[in-house]
Amino acid sequence: MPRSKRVTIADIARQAGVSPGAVSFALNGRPGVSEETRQRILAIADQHDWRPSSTARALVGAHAGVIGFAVNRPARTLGTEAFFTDLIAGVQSSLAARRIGMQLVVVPTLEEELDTYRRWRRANQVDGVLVLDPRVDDPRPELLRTLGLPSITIGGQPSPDGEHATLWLDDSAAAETVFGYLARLGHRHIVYISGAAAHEHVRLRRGVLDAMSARGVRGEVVETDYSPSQVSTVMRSLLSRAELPTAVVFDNDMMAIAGLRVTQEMGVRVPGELSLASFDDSIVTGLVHPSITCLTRDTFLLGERAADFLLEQLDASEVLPDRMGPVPTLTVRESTGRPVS
Amino acid sequence: MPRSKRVTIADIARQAGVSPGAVSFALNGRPGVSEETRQRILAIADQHDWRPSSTARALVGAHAGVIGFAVNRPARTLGTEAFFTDLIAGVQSSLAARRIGMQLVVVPTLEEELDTYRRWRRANQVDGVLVLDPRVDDPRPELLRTLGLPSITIGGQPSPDGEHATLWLDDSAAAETVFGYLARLGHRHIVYISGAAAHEHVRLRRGVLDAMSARGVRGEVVETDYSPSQVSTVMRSLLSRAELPTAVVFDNDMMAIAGLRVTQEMGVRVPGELSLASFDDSIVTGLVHPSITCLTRDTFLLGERAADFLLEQLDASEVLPDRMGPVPTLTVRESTGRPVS
DNA sequence: GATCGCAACTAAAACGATCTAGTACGGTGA
DNA sequence: TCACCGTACTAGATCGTTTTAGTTGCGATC
Repeated sequence: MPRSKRVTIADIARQAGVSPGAVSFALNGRPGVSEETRQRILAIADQHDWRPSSTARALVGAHAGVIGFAVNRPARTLGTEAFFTDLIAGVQSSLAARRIGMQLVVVPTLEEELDTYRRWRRANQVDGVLVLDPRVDDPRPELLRTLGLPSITIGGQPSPDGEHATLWLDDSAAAETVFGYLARLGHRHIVYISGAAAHEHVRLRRGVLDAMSARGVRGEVVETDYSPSQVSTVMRSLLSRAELPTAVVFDNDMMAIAGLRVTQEMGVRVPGELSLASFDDSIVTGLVHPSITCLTRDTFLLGERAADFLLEQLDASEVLPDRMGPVPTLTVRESTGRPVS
Repeated sequence: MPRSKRVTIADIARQAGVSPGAVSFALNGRPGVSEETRQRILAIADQHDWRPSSTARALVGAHAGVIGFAVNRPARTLGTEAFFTDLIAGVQSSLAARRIGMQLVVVPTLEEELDTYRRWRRANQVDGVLVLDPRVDDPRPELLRTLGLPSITIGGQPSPDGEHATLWLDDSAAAETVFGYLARLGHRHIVYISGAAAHEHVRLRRGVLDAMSARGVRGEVVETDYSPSQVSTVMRSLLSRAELPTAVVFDNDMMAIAGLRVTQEMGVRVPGELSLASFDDSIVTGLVHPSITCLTRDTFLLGERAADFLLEQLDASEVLPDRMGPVPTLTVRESTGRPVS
């Protein structure tokens, strides 16, 4: 059995005629080596294609070279959301350039998520974490602060105290974009078929729709559990009324497509008799017939920004100020038009 | 500044009145401690909620407690594929129970993927890897073998030499299911709108369709690059012919939906004049109108099986024999019916 | 000419596990 | 009585870094 041919810092040091410590200094750009020596060391390291073992690094409490992402969503339904994959892909695109890894776990409960953070911290497995789906009275930022684990919260509103860095989304402006567009088209009776009101963005959107009564728009909200089947039921009863609304807005693309199907089954012309729109876009909304007007978010970009934000936070000593995520734009397609008067 | 209150193996050892080595033995279920002592040690460890640092473990070359997943697909388009998220979710569901982590990276090229494996091996960052999208003359199994990094290949055909464990998919049987179903309905002219022929499954499906000429079915293949726009073009010219085929099969759900849109634009009734089917399912195929008949694969289950397979491979000394992935089933919906004669 | 400061290093202790090579001890067989 | 064996441990090396606490040599300062 041949001797291990693994190259270590000691090999580099030996060849450069210095101690391992000097190599470490040279590599991490800290004082203690002359510029000349530094260059020599780096050249030799490069020549041997040597990179410090991130495991060993992590052990001594330096950088692990890995960020953590614990997603607390039901594993079975994760796949239906393009949001998630887009986000991951964006995060990756930003991390890849800097050769930083990402540890991903799907956790069933909030308690497990907190546990995961504790474990990561203990073993120094990750340098920082991304936190998804902020909630009211969220225990996570608090825990992460006491653990001393840098984090970026994605979504929600700016953190009130500025005590945890947040990449927030301007949900009110987004809602204003959608409802305002319909109002300007001339719609005066808009139904918003929403998901669970427990979500902050649902409440914000409601607020915006309510406020439009000042512009003479009658807003109506129907709450669902996001499931296509419930959307169908709601939609069916809605279209059975004597007087139809002129526009329906859905919380996401799947809901919109489920809604569109009901209009086709019941023979309601879109956009002739009814306009449809969605707060979430995906590739499929442009492929159905008629294609659906959607608020388009660049989730990939959101992921990139979040990763960049976290990486900056890692070598900052203070909690960085909040940032705003990419602003969504309205993609107008075939499903919306002027109401017939 | 208070002393670090991190619990280590030494603390546990001290309290149990034994050496750290004994604790390690007890924990890893190896001989060298009496059953009585083992229980005492485990109880104390449990009481302190102590778990060995996976970083330290990884450094000495024992288990890292993490598996690796390097995905070589364009990051920007990753999100459009529910396949990927479903797979991840399935893998996670299997790993979570055993408290094993997963490191996920998206790599732009094959060369970078190979590099990633080398890096992981060097730092002992992962215990094994999952390999996606097998290709002809695939250099990856070879590299992984020389690196001594256990791996499971997901998809493709059984490995000819049995030298790398593969969770293969029976693509021929799948194709037989779809084309056979249409043939039994009475279809005698089927067009298969496929993705790139470079993919093995595309070739297999073609083969199955060709073989159906023995049953009096005329098969026709049109190759595309998977893009909805190209599918539209192809579909439009197809439906402009004097004599239409009676059934069209697509490689995936998005292509099928793009195709469906063309039928609606051109006023071709589905399934009255034309039946449509897809080799890939997703939530949306059941929501459009008409809903689309699809081959449904349990990708979540595939992920679970792959993870289980890998975990078994980790503590096997030999390369395990190949296994077959979950068999897809046909979900018949509204888009297929008997051809009008 | 002693002292100081500084740059450029080195030596060795961490980090927290695993694992090999021992050791202590009680029992056994001749 | 003594060699021998097995069980149940312990001591200490090891993994590959980072980092702290020196050490050395040299020019400047008073």
